[in-house]
Amino acid sequence: MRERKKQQTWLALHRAALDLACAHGVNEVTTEQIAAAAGVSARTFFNYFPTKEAALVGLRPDAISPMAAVLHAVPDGTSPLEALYVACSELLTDFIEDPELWRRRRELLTANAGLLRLASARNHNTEQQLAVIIAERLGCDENEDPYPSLVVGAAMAALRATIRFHGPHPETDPFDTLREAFDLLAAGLPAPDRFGE
Amino acid sequence: MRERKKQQTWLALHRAALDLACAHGVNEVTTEQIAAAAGVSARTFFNYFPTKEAALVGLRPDAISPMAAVLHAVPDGTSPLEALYVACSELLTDFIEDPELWRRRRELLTANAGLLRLASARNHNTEQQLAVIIAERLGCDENEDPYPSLVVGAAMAALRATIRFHGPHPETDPFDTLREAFDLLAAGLPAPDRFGE
DNA sequence: ACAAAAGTATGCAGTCACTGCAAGAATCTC
DNA sequence: GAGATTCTTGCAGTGACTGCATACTTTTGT
Repeated sequence: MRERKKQQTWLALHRAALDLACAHGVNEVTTEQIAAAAGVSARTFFNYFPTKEAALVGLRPDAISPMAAVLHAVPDGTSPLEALYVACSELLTDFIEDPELWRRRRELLTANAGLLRLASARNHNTEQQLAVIIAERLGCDENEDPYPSLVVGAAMAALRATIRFHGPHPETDPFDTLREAFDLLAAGLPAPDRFGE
Repeated sequence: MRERKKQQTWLALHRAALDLACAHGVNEVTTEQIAAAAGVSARTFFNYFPTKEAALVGLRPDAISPMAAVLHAVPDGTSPLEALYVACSELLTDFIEDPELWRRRRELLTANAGLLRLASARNHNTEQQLAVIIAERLGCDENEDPYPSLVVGAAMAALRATIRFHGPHPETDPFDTLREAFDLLAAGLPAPDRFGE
């Protein structure tokens, strides 16, 4: 019951931050305005987000990546690359569910250097989490064996490339693009002619 | 004459920031203290660095990645992956030349989340630069074609995995590890058994 | 149903990063 | 050495963020 109220105000703050930042620019909006737009006090804002940027990016305090959760659920026999494909698909599902939210997020990110920092830090964080899980699946240590970091990094690169490609090409199916990218990773990279529209 | 004085105070501020941060912790040192230790006024500090973190990292305003410069110099016929291998090797050369410096940097980075942000932002930045160059070499647009982002992201993943692996294994040759990782990228990823010591 | 307990929201006061402005000091040009 | 240029500095202000104390709301035990 309490949980639901918290989720509600969390989302309200996040959306308010996004709205105001899109309308007037990131540096032109204050935490007080965000709090007021969400219907809470200025002090409460900082009970939900440690920083203004965090509210804009939508960073949750616990910050367990949904991709990590999905990756955990993939059956054991699956190959690392295929398992990561499933995890990436999960994020893509989120992506096509509310493209407007993502479009605004991306708009803000490209316009503001500080936010870009935060976002890439978050990517780095989930990458670490995924590497740990992949290492577990393979029964090795992610510090002892470079393979988990490598395959996760490559998979995330595929995901980033897909999302980036989907921006100027909204008519394409992002799952197809992602599949193509993963096929390329599986087959070997130096064949650029097989790729693109 | 003026140039030399500027370089001098720049370095003085950077060293003072580093010293104080190492001694008392990043959040326990103020910009005023840094400025005082460097022998300039508090206001002057912000004439040299836009932010406290920038002074700690020693970020110069222009910040063109050395990897991008190396990548530019690689002859045209080389495949994207091979060209990126050369660029990554360049950074590895830096790495084995002064491992102590890198160790300290890494120490500060892992201890402080804010600095980690800045560092990963810089990584993201060079990744973008490299993607642009690769796109130029292939004669395509890095926004229209996902391949450049993909191959650059995979290459950077290989580099990160290599550096990460070299931490607990200083006796190994990082160039060998990097070569193995790139071979894996070229041949296709889902063969983890070929990898490791 | 009521009171205690636990969790949450808010206001207040303060620190510090960071900025624009305008005046003073150093450096360069002629 | 006078004047233009550039750098430094102090001042005053905004806004992010924190700790603390207080009031409110939801949950729990009886």
